[in-house]
Amino acid sequence: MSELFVRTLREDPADAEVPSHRWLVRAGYIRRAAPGIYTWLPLGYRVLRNVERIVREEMDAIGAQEVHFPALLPKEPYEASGRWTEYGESIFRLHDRKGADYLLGPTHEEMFTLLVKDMYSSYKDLPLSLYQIQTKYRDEARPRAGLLRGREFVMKDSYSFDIDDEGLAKSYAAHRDAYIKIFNRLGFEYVIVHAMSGAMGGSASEEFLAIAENGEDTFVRSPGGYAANVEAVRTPPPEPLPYDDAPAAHVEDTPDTPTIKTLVDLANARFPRTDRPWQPSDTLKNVVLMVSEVDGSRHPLVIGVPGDREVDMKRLAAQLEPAEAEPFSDEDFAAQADLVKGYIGPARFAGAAEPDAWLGEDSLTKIRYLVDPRVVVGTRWVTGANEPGRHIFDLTCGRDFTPDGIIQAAEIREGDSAPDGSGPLTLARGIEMGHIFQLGRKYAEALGLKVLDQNGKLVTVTMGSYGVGISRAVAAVVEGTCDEMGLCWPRELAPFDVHVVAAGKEEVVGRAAADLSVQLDEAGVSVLLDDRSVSPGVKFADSEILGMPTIVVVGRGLANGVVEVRDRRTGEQVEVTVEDALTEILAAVHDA
RNA sequence: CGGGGCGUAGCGUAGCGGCUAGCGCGUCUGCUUUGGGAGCAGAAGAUCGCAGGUUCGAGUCCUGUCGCCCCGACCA
Repeated sequence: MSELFVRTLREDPADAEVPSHRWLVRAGYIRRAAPGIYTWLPLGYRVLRNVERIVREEMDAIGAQEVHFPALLPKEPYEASGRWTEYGESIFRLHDRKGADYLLGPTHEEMFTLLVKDMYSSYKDLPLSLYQIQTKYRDEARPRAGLLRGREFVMKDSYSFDIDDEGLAKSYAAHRDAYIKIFNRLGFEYVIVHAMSGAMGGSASEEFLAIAENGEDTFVRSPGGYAANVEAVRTPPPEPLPYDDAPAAHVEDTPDTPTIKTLVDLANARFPRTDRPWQPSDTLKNVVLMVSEVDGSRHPLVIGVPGDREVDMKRLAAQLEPAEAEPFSDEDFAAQADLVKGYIGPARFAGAAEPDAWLGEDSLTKIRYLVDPRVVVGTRWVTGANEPGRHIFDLTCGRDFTPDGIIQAAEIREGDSAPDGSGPLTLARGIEMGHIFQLGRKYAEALGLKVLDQNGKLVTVTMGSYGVGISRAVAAVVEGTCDEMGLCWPRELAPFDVHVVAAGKEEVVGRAAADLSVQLDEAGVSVLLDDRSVSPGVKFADSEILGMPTIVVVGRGLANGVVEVRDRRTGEQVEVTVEDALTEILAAVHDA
């Protein structure tokens, strides 16, 4: 270790917030080179390669073949698929000396598709799975948390090519199984959730999330086994209610009630219900948004949700993609005088000139109106009358207003029922470690990947796409394993199997430590030997920060013919005689 | 791109218009020390993010700019 290129820091770096970032920097595993871009130092690089090794083994095991594309790519394939523009700002673009456009690959669907198109043309060549471990580039709006969201990151991406959907299902299942094996070996707790396929396109997709406080994704689980990213949760609409006996809608003066709370308070004071008090869930909250389409056009959108729920912007964004939504600004309100902030409702108030439906594409305003699935035919609401200080009561869906459709954008809350009826949902956070997609024919179609089938007819190939964040996995493992003393690697990922600390200045200590290290090395165990001439305290502290799973201390016990073997994770420590040390340590290493 | 915080030596920081920019860690030299981040003595290391401006005088005030961190909008 006296020669190892490493420097541990005694204090936390000021710019590191999350534990993985903090410890990887403090332990000298990585170093920041630029925003969201990190240099791998010797210890860190060994971990990264261990992750790669595991991924390779499991990908090879399902018959996927490794290839390697350039990271520097020409524009044309991405133009053909539409992603040159779709990816927008988050793609690194550059020019060669002739002015031709290039990009640093954010992902490689196009390149794989074209490669297969180039080489294969028959159904007999399929199925095929290819993968690569490649450095990817995305000019993230906000790189953060060290390796967890960088602008340069290492990813394993693989692609399956099949003649039909049945084949795709098989390839998808094979990858799914391989991923389960990979994530089991990486040694963190994870969950497989239903996901949105997002910009990738395609149908079914699932995410592998490492369960972690610092994760960016929120997911739900039910006791019955349902699991989904919140963005993918589909709230089922309740049965429609009969409304023949429902009272007619009526407008009431409700001064100074721009918020749900003030409205409910006033309703209880002035218009008390006989059966129970008014609740926020009796009101219909209408949120206005400005939607920007990919082509640059902008139009307002009103979303109706029960008053006790917020609109979840992430869920909304996932629904509208690739269009983007932002809250209605004051200028937007000024430009759209019909919309009365705080008193927006789907229907014109009774007695007005046009008492008909007020929102919706067939209505007077032509503003698209989408509602939460809970707003079904027959439900009765208290909602804005589109006049300052007035609300409509008993406004009945299907009778008094007709939404343009439903949207899954309301927040999901702890305790909500799972869509499949498998019980109440609990929420937790996770780090997206893997994402598998049944892409279908999007890219094959865009790029013309077709093969001849048994009947000599050209058919478009169907594809799957599967990613594992390799560099992210390093950080995710740290998030799940580090403690207040430092890193704490699972066996398969540790840069070295054993950390031998020579504690003591005596020559015999140094010699014994070195001898033991050589023996271990010859026995096939990788060893980090701390032979520095610093005080034992420094060595102990460093051994804990660096986090090798087994720490062997050769020091004062040597006088009695013993050395100490510590387990970094449990802190358990046993003394073994020098003669037994080798077998004991080998047992510890191979045991776990 | 919005909101907030912050840029002073490799790392962590003090300095709040006034002298030669201070301290701790780390680094180097020498001596002492060696089971929980040692002691003493000495040394190297900073155009105070950058560019303008105000002032007799700017790390300190103003403007701009670049960058970092956090929270939101976007994604492995």
